[in-house]
Amino acid sequence: MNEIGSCAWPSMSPDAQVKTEYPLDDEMFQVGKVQEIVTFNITTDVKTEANEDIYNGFGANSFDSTNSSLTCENGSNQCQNGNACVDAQQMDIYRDLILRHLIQDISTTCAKLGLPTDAQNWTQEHGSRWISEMCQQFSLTSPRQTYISGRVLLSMSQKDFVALAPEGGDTLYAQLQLWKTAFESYHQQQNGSQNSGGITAADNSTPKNHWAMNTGGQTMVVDQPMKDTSTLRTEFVQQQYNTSDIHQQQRHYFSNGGIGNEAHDSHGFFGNGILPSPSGSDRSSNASMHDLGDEDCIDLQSMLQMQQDGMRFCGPMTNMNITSVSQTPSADEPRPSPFPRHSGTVHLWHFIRELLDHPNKQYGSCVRWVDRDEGTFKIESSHHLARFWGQRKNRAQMNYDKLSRSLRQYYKKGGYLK
DNA sequence: GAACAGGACTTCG
DNA sequence: CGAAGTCCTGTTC
Repeated sequence: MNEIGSCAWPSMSPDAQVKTEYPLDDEMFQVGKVQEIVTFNITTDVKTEANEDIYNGFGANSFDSTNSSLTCENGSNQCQNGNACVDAQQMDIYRDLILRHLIQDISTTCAKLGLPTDAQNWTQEHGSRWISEMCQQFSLTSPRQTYISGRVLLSMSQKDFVALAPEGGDTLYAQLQLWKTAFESYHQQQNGSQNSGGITAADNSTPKNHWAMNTGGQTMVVDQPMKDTSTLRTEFVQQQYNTSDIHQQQRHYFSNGGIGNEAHDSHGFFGNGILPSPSGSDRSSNASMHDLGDEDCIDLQSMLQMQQDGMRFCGPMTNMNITSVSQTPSADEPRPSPFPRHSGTVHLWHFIRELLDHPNKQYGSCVRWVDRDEGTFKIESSHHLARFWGQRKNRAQMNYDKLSRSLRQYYKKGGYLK
């Protein structure tokens, strides 16, 4: 059956104007929702006339310049070292501005995506959102495998990123380093201001373990405690894994449900700004690959290999060959499925939406948008789609008859029009 | 006979 | 309990 489905998936894309009959809207995702906004008075300890506008423009100065190697008398712009002092001050200010801009961007993105600012605390769902966002921002081809926890992302080398995303892996890696650096710098500066007593307005008004983000005179603060900074530093040190250990670490992460789970997220900048998945749980439709218990464990190399192999999904379905992972199982050995029977709920509509939203030469061959704005799509190859669905669900017996039965249930429920 | 529709029931998380 | 899988029968082309 090659059919055109009109689904009422309102958030196929943020800009798409689509009907809202099926529970997939941005309201549910609470995109852009800021949990709490607090306005602070603007007072800064150290500023020059030349920089006053800049400071005013950014409101409270959340970062002091205690790291500066040159200091000014009484916080004025009358420097003992003359121009050099002003230059150094300006450098500090520019540095702070850049950092502040960076943090502001990151904060905005975190708010938009519902991510903890500490990438350490990202779940696989968070990682997926972040990767998707970066791919969108930088017009990158989305890697097939995006559901990777923050800890795993942080442990990945540039090479790993390139292996994961041959097109844009470098950019993803660089962006992640930027995020990480901003997070570390912010906490480093906070530590500095704590130690030096250089309390700024925001510092004074804001608990130390919060990120404050200036938004044109407003500072957004989330009343969520952050991790003790020393703990954070320790964990960042622990993140410096030797690349050779990455697979072992990866296995540990995937098999240890306690790490990188939501339990850590309460420490993030936006704290509980965790977006529900469309399915109502925090599992994603890709959870089949990562929402793993011990026996479902799949390592990073597997994911990367699958990515590199393009899942081997292309070509005639009768010859479909999913090349697994790092080793070839013997013939009598049960072959590990790249889609372990899992664990989380995988919804058909979410699966199809993924295929639609991430078209590529494999998936594009079986389902494509007819009119994204209207939410209409066409199933180009029903059997391929069923096969993919069967792979995803690890249902060897899946066929289009069964898949279409599920689709018909959607028609019946009205969330999905033939 | 293939494709499709839908009822009824089971399985799974 | 809801979503999906399975099996079945009926209809249409």
